Amino acid sequence: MIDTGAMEKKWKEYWYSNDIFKFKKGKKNYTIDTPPPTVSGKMHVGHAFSYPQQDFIARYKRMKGFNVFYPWGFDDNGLPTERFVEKERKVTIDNTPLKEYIEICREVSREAEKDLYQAWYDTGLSADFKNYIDTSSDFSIKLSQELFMDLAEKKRAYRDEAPYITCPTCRTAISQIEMKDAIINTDLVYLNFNGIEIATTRPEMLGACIAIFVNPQDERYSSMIGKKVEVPLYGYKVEILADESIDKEFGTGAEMLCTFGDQNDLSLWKKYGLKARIILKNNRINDGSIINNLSIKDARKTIIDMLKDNGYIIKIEKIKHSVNTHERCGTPIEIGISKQWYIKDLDIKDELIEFGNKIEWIPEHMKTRYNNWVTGLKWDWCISRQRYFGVPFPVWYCNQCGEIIFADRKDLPVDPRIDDKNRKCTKCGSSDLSPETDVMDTWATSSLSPTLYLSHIGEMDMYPMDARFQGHDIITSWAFTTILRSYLHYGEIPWKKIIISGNVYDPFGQKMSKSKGNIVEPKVIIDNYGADALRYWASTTMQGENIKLREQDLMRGRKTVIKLENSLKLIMLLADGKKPAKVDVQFPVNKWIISKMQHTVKEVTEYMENSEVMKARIALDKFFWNLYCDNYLEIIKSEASKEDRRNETLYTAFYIMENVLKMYSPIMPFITEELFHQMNPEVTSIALERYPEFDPNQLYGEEDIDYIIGIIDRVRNLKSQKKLSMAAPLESIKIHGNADLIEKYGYLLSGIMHIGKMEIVNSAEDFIDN
RNA sequence: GGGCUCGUAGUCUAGUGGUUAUGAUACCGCCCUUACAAGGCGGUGGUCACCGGUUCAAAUCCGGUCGGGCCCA
Repeated sequence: MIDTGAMEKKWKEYWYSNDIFKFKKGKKNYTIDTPPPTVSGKMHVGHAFSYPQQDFIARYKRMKGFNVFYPWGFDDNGLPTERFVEKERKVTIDNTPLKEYIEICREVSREAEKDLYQAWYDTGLSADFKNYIDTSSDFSIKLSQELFMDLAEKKRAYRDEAPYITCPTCRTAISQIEMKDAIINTDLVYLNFNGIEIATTRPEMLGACIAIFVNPQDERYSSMIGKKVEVPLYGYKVEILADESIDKEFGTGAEMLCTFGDQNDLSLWKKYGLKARIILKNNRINDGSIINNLSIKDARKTIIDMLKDNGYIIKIEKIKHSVNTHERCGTPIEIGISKQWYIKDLDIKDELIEFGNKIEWIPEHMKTRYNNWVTGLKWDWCISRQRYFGVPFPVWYCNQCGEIIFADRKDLPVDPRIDDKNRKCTKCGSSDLSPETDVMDTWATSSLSPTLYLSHIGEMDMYPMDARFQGHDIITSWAFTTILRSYLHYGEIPWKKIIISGNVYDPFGQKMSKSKGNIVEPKVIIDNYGADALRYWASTTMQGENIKLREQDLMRGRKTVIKLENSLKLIMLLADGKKPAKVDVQFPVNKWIISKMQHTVKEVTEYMENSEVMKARIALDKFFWNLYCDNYLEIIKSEASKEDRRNETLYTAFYIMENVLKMYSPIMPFITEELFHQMNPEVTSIALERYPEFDPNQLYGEEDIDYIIGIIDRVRNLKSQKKLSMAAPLESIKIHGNADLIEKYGYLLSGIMHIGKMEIVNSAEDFIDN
């Protein structure tokens, strides 16, 4: 049996060393916006599912005569890479100078990249792996900074004071994606707030209280709305306000709003345009009067004691409370406030929706998620992160006059944190400047992927690209930000089509996770079943649908590989290893299979054009297994020995085989390459061959042979019932049916079914006596 | 809480108004047949989640209920 591991290795190396997939621009180009995997991770089974799906289309388009630009890229910015470096090198920002830290991050990224592409390469992707981009290279930083400055010039990028989420334990800003809900035990403190009773889980934030909130429907407090009360201990006054979001049942129904106790405080603060009182900085509380630089825990104790001493506490209740925590360490998050860079997008929602409509979404309903996201946007996009490894802002601030100074475009890429070139304020001339220390959000760079890929090869005139492939989980991040940037920079859609892939679940429909222990490594699948089988499995679902990882689907792929190999072996055997010369096809059974194949070519092509790979493959499977192998090849075992039609029959068998291999090759590139080379040692690669074209001149009447196949099935049925082998000779048989047809094609029947004497009875009904 | 999506043999899945509901897998029976037993032939197995409506006709369209998944709050 075939050693798929060795076979696949041979072709991978062949494709790579012969630059089979190197892009050469032509008249008909097809450009793909490849999702760049993060260097900090490993390939997981979700990647092993989604990347082959885009490769099916890439390989198909290439065989349809397109010059396919299928670039490769790595995403190595930001927190994931920093964590990766911390783990691999035991280097943290606290024990390493910034310049060195960044260099180590880049170095570790580069090293990881060297091996990282291997997993993707092993799945048989036809991407140009030799020529890749990475988001932390000088090239990417330069481009990202240039386009940031473009936004600043267009007044789309601006700096403003705004809240951000921080983890007190990890002492870093985190994004919303990194948060997780948790139920914790906490104290609910009931306070007499000089005229109104409130309950709070954050008494230590008392000095940051800026308002009391009640529900407008709450009759207990309706007369108090608009009045002012004095904050205990602190003595200043705050107003009692009303909002629908306040839960009447929680505590006393009245809450204090602090900047910022939690996310609800934040949203109310925003909604009502309140002033902030910031007492929490760098995870310590300092209110300038009562609490002087204490940790949250100590501050809490101090305040509670003081409230008790002054008789403000009514009672303390133990409750279970839902809070947002940092998923990594489980610490409840805090909200701080600082200056951040934003990209203004709230005023162009209509245009963004219109752009979404100009793009073809596959599956279409995924566009709704994009629309909902855009419609529901409340804040501009915050692109600054208080991290270290990422694209720096090319920006300084003048300490004298406050002016924002941008780098010269010719100096890009630049890192203001390290760059020590003498600069002067463009407004007041002062040289007392402070660099921006934040870096950009990773999405601020990856949202530029079409530009990154195309400008990397100097072919921006191919913008917009043809297709973006990505997961549905990042529609609101990657897809959205890419469309936004494309609109802002070029007033153009980034791609004509966006093709969304689903998730992979375990055989029981459970999400794969370390804690459930149901994770399967792609490498294990490839080792056990082969990459072709893995890819076959990836084609067993409709685009955008989720898939379960089930052994039987991998097995089916493996069986197809073996079946392809064996079917070629058979026709090679029949042809004594020689490819038959081309002839005109005359005999009915040959015309029949060619005609059937033409229908299949038409059907498969239509599905592939529609990105419906699964339907294409099912149509192809049906043709290959049922018509070609089970019937045609069985019939020609005897036909091929008849001198007058031997060459024509074998020619037909080879012709069909080649076309079957070509149609399977986008899905199963390895076995098809192997077998196609066995048939045609002179070819470069099946991947560079032309996909079969539907030829209506090769459609012939199929009814006669279809009818005969029906009779064959009846004879098979009979043999099966009689517990005979299909090869067992039948001395004599009485067939009822269309006598003319059975007479005409009797030689096919007796050949395949080994029938000695045949008695034919004309009948409207088909049946067999014995 | 809002939005999207799914519910079809033991399992997975095709099927958007019209023969007997597709195929795979599992299971059972037979067959080592001049490629392939990881094969071939045959067979068992379904109130198309539930309720109601539209229609001559509903797995399919509409409304509701229940249950899963995802995204957003």
